[in-house]
Formats: sequence, structure tokens, C-alpha cells
Amino acid sequence: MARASTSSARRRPDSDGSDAEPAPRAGRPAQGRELRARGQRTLRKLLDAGIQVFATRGYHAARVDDVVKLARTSHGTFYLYFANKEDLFAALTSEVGTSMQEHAETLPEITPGTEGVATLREWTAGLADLYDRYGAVIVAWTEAEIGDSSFGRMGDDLISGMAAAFARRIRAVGPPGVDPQVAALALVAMIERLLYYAMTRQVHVEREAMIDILASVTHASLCAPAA
Amino acid sequence: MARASTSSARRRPDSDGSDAEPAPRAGRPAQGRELRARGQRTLRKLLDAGIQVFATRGYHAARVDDVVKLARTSHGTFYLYFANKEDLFAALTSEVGTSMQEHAETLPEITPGTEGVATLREWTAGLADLYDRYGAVIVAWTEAEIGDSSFGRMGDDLISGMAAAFARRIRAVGPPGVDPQVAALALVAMIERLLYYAMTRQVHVEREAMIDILASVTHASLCAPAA
Amino acid sequence: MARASTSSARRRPDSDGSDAEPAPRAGRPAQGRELRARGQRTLRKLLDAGIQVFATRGYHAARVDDVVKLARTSHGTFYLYFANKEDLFAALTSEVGTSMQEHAETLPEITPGTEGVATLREWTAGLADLYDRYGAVIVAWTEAEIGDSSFGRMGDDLISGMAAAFARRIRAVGPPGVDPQVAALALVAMIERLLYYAMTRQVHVEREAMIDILASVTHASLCAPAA
Amino acid sequence: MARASTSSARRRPDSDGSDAEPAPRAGRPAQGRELRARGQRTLRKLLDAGIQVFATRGYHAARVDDVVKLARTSHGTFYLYFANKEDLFAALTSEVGTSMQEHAETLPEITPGTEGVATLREWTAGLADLYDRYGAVIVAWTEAEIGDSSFGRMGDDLISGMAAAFARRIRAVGPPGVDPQVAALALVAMIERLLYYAMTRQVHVEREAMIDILASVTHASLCAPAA
DNA sequence: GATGAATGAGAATTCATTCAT
DNA sequence: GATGAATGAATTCTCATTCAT
Repeated sequence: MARASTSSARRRPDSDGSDAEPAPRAGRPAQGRELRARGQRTLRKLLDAGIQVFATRGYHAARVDDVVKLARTSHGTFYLYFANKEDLFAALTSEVGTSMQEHAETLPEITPGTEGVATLREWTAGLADLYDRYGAVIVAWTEAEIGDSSFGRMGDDLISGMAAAFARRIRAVGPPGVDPQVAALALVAMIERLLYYAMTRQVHVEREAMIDILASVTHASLCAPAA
Repeated sequence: MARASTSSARRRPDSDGSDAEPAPRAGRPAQGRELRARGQRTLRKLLDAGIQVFATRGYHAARVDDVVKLARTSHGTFYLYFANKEDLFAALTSEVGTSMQEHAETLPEITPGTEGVATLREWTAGLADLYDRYGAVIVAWTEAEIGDSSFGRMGDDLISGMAAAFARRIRAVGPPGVDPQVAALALVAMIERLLYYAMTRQVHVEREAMIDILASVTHASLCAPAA
Repeated sequence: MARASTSSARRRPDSDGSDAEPAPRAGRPAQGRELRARGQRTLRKLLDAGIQVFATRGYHAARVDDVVKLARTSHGTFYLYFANKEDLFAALTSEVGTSMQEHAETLPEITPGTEGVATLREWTAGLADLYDRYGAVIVAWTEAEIGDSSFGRMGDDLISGMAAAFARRIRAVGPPGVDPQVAALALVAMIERLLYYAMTRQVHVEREAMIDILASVTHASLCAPAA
Repeated sequence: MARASTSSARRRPDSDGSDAEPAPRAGRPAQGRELRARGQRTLRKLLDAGIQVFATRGYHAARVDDVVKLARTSHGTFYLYFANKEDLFAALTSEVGTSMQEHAETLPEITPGTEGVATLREWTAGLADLYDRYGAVIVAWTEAEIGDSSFGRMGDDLISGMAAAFARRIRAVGPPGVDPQVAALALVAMIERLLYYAMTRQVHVEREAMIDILASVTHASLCAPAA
């Protein structure tokens, strides 16, 4: 989970890529396990503050100062735990990415009929839950990537992973004549974006209705798109 | 359409001393009508440069300097036409917003069968064209709104306008039991986001295939979503 | 009176100091006499606008743009008549300076008794009138000089001229034991500053009362300061 | 006294996100009490540098850069303590204002005869001392107010406070037929302006002579103005 | 472990002055 | 004579990052 920095941004010698390093140098706490209780607490405070700040101001507009104030620590402390703003963000997104990927892999087999819809509905609801928790970070993630390739297309991997899961199912049951890749992407696009709208906008979307629609449209598309 | 700024960002009072000045509205750049040929050209250059820069760097990372360099003018000139970056951006988005809104209103009546799909496909293709031209601005638009409500939820209006057009159609032909609002929003989400993926990502989506899928999924959803 | 620029700021070759130049070069109108009716009008408009702008914004904060807008002309035109902001200001102050100096020289002989007070009162009233007309420029003048010696101590000359007039009178009637220079300066200070307060501040000073006081204090000081 | 800025000029909201923050007031620089020794020193350096710079260049012409260079710090540091030039200036003027006000309240009772003159002379000398120390700021203060009411008429308060002190005395001993308000203002004008002349100009005024004159004219005016 | 303070490289913006028509 | 447009040097201000205690 949250570890203090993985990003390549690190410039201090004690994080030269070799994770094997046994005796962490002084000055920078590095990997979580060596942190005492107090350090753990500070780290958490910073991560939580990060989520908040990125959520409210977005990636670019977020200032280290905001994070530090919210966490009630100092600038000095921040840089004790993270190499820079990007590093904090990476820690956050990695958390999110893992959860999302895991969920993607639980996409159930699609069966026709009401039963299939129900199963799919449940899966979608789970995704919505994740979005509730991590949505803000995902949004910032998308923003961070714009015009900046330093994020190694992390967001893309997320989307692609999700789409791949769908593509597998489509290939299994899908009708001929449709590119599974593209169809899968279309579904992911719809789900992701609607959840996003629901999360950020005043566009009041009733949660249950939204999940219903998402499930049924997805199901229809997977089972009989060109009926 | 594109006018040299109307945004409220202008800060020069101008109405300083002689309030009697009759017609000429606030702002320095003066309204379009007063611009001579040369001014018009410069304004265009700046707007075009703006599109480019916002496209490549995103809203936040874009610097006035970039715009100015690309347009081959000076800083001074920039501020002759726009109050600031935001103002330039507003001019751009207003252009885009209008085009999109207009297109939204041409959404055809949805008829069942292949014919209906074909009509819808054509409309979708038109939208894709618009996205080709203005996509970059739309992307930046989304980014600009994050954590900043100063853009008056313009992007929302765009989405809402689009969704409303769909909602009308759904209400006409749609099956009972589905919230037209939400369903419409889901479709818009799918279309917008897939076009976005297609535009920004390496996720290589074949244009024609993409439009096919979009049209057929939309059509299926509108005509027999819960068959 | 108002002539288009005298300041040394001129950088265009056509004003190299030699006033003898007979055939004024093109481009810059130079000395008033050659201005046709239209030019005269424009020059006046600029001077008047200058008074207004310097009055409301002060010297430093005044922008050529303000002047130009108020005069309903263009920047180009401004520089046709004046070498720069300072030049315009110099034209204005010279006007003021002359008037003030002239008035200073009319300071009447001070006689004891009510009659003397009355005479002095009249003179003071005349000064107040001048201040009404030119006060704003004088204020800006003082400001302009602060931390900037480029104005060649013009304001000082004004003060000194005034003080000298008083000093002459004091020497004539004044009591021994007082430095006429300093006493004169004190009186000038009082008069000038009170007029200034009256002009700028909400400190509501009744004009007639003010002139009364000024005259009587001055008279008392001149006739029987250390009685 | 001198605190690291209280002015409303601060623009960082700071109350962004967590409004719950209890005690710490707005502003970035934080209130004096939280400054450690080093911070105190820096603050002092900046204030002192400010006095110098405003003295030599005046308010408008003063650049933050000048202050920073003189204080041997960086721009960043400056903005750690003050929101901007105006804020620094406000801190300075508040210092000055307080001192002046305090002195104004020590204006002694005016008794006739030589003794009265002597008492008054002492008070005036004290004022001159203050002017020696703070004169430059006062001058800049006057300048700063021109065409700009953002200084909340602080300078006026100064003048008014002084005048009020005199008015009280005049009312006590003064002759009938004179408006104490106006007379007081006239005296303040004389004193303030003569001190100003003495401070800024080459107009060489001998300090002792100046104080003598000031005291005697004031005394004469207060005791037997229309004798 | 923690923190207050300092830093300086950007980025934004203004405005006097010049130029081409 | 007049003007709209262009220019760029000078300033202000921000914020990620480093340092000393």
C-alpha cells in the first residue's frame, strides 16, 4: 500500500532503484516498514491530506503548502516522506490503480437474461463504490496526465486493464461483426464517465438509477448489440 | 463568435474619471467591430496559437509566453486582446460551445431498423468531426474546470445540452421503466469519452469502427434497451 | 504659455536645443505658432486632460493612456505634441509656476492695524483662487519631485519665490531677533498647506474662515510676532 | 507596534478547505508571536530597508526589489512577511502614526509669557525629533495617498489628531471670534510643512531657528492672535 | 523526527514609447 | 494631422524545494 515514494524523481542517493537496500540511510525514512508509530501517523496524515487537496484543487493547482497545512505539519516534514508533489501523487494513484485492477478482474461471466443483468449490476455497484472512495484521485489523475507524459500513462493502464476484461467477455459471447476492443472501450468509457459526472457535477444522477442503466446498457451491448 | 474578450476578468476600471463615455464597453481590447484588418489577423493568430498550446500542454501548464511565441507576437500585444490566459480560453470555449450546441440540436429522430442506425451514424460522424477540430479545447476545458468554478460550469452546459437532446428522443421512443435523463447522460458519456480516448491516447481506435460501435450501441439503447 | 515640449527629454533630432531652427522638420509639430486651428485644439485637449488626470491619479500613477482617452485622441497623437509624460507635465507646471510667481510679486506692503489685515486678506484670497484653479497640479508637482530630481526643483522655486516676497516685507517691518527667511518660510508653509488641506481633504474648512485666519495669523506674525 | 502585516491586502484565502482551523489568523506571514529569533531579525531588516527605500525613492517609485536588496534577502522572503509593497508600507505607517498620535496628546497647556513659549518650544522640538526619525515615511505617506484612497485616510487621521489637540488648547485660552478648528489646522499645517521643507529641501533652515519661529508664532497665535 | 525560514527560478502583467498606414 | 497596433523592458508575485536548528 502506501509507501513513501516510488517515483523516479528521487534524487537523494538512498533511493537509487535497488529496493534490496538493507540499511536505509539516515535523513530520509524511505520504506514504510522502518517507520515507527509516529512516522506512520505522519505519513498517513500526509497521504490523507493529499487526497483531500488533490480532490478539491486538482493536480496542477494543488500546492504542497495546502497539503502540509491540512496535515498540520511543515514543509520540511513533507520532503522527509516524499521526494516531491509528484511522488505523493504517485503513492496515491498506485493505491487506487491496484484496487481498480483487482476489481476489473472480477468481472463476471455474462449470461443472457435477467440473471446476467443482476450479476453485472452487482459488479457495477462494486465499481461505483470504488469510485466513491477514489474518484477524486482518478479525476486528478486524468488531469495530471494532460500534456505531460511523466505519469507513464498510468491512467491508460487503468482504462486498458478494464477494457481488456470486457473484451474477453465480449469475445466469448459477443456477436460477430463487432470489434471487441472498441466495444469494450466504449463500455468502459460510458461507465467511467457517468460515474465521473455523478461524482463531480450538480447533474444530479440518482445512484441506483445510474447503476441500473449502466448494467442494462452494458448487458444489452454484450448480449445482443446488433439484434 | 470569437470576439476579443468579454470575460469579467478585465480589471482596468476604465470608467475612471469620466463616466460619461457613452457607447464603448469596458475592457481595453475593444470590441471586434473596431478592429481593423491587421488587428483581426493578430486576434486570429492568437486564438489559433491558443488552441495549439492548450492542446499540447493543457490548461494549467499553458503559459502566455507559449501562446505569444507561437503567434509570433509580444506579450504586450497579447494583453491588448485578452485580459489573461483565462480570457483567451473563454473566447475559445465559447466558440466550441456554440458549435457543439448547434450540432446537438440536429440529433435526428430515431427510427428502428438499419435506416435508423445509418442516420444516427451520420450524426455521430459529424460529432466526431467536430471533436477532431475542437477536441483539444474540450479536453483542456474539462481540465480547467477541475477545482475551479470560475468557468461557470460551461462544460456542464455542453454535456447537459447534449444529454437533453438525447433525452427528448428517448422519451419519444424509449421503453418505459428507464429514466430518460440518466440514460441520455450515459450515452453522452460514452460518446464523449470514447472520442476523447480516440483523440488523446495511444489506445489505437479505428475511426470508422468507433463510429460504428457508437451508433449501434446508441441505437440499440434507444430502441430496445430492455428487450 | 503652453508650448509643445521644452523638456530635455526630447530625443528626436528636431529639438536639439537650437531654438533658432527656422523650418521645423516634419513629423513633430514643435512650437505652437505653427499649429493650425486643429492642432491648437488637440493641444488644448491634451493639456486639459493632463490636468484632470494628474489631479485624480497623481503624477506617478497617471498613465499616458488615461490622458489620451480623456482627450479622445490616440497615443500616436500624444507623442506628436509631447516628448513624454514628463514633458506634458512640464508644460502644465510652467503655466502654474508663472501665475504663482506673478501673484507672489503683488504681495502688498504690510501696514499695522485693520487696514493691513484687510489688504493681506485680499491678497490671500487671490492666492486661494489660484489654488482652486491649479491646486491639483501643484499637488502632483510636489509628488513628482519626491525621490526624483529630474524636475530641477521646480516646486522649490515656487516656494522660494513666495518666501522671498514675504521675507522682503518682514525685513521691512519685522521685529528684530527673527530670521526673516525662516519666518517667511513658515508663513508660506502654513498658507500652502492649509490651502492644500482645504482642497484635498474631507477636512471641511470653510473658505472664508480659512482666509480670515490665514490673513490674521500672517498679519500678527509680521507686525508683532514677539510683542 | 510593528507586526508582520495585518492589512487586508492579503489575498491567499487560506481558509480553503478546512474552515475549522481555530486560532491562527489569516495571512501567510503569521503573527509576530510565532516568529522565532531569526524571523524577527529578518522582519526588522525588511522594515528598516523599507524606511530607507521609501525615503529615497518615494512610495510609488519604490520597488520591492530595492527593499529586498537592501535587506539582503530574497523576493520569496519578502512575500513571506508582507503581502506586497502596500502591506509593508502599512506596517511602517502604523508605527509612525502611533508615535505621532502619542506625541500630539502631550501638547502642554499654553500659558502666556515667556514661560509658555518655552514649554511650547520643548514640545515642538520633540515633534521635530520624531520628524527626523520618521519624516521620510510621512512624506511617502502623503505621496501614497494621492489619487489613492486605499490608505484609509490614515494620513488625515494624523493631521486631524494633531489639530484636535491644538483646538482643545485654543478653545481654552483662545480669543473669541476665531474658529478654533481652522486655526488649529493652520498651525498644524505650518508646523508639518516647515518640518517637511527642512527635511527634504536644500532650502537650508537652521534647526534651532526653525523651532524658535514655530514656537513663537504658535504661541502668539494661541494667546493673542487678534490683539 | 520535526520544523521554521529562506531561496530563486518562473510566470503574469503593465505601460511608456515607437511604427506603419 | 491623426491613429490603431505593436513592442518589450521592468515589476510583481508564486511556489516547489532546500537548509539550519
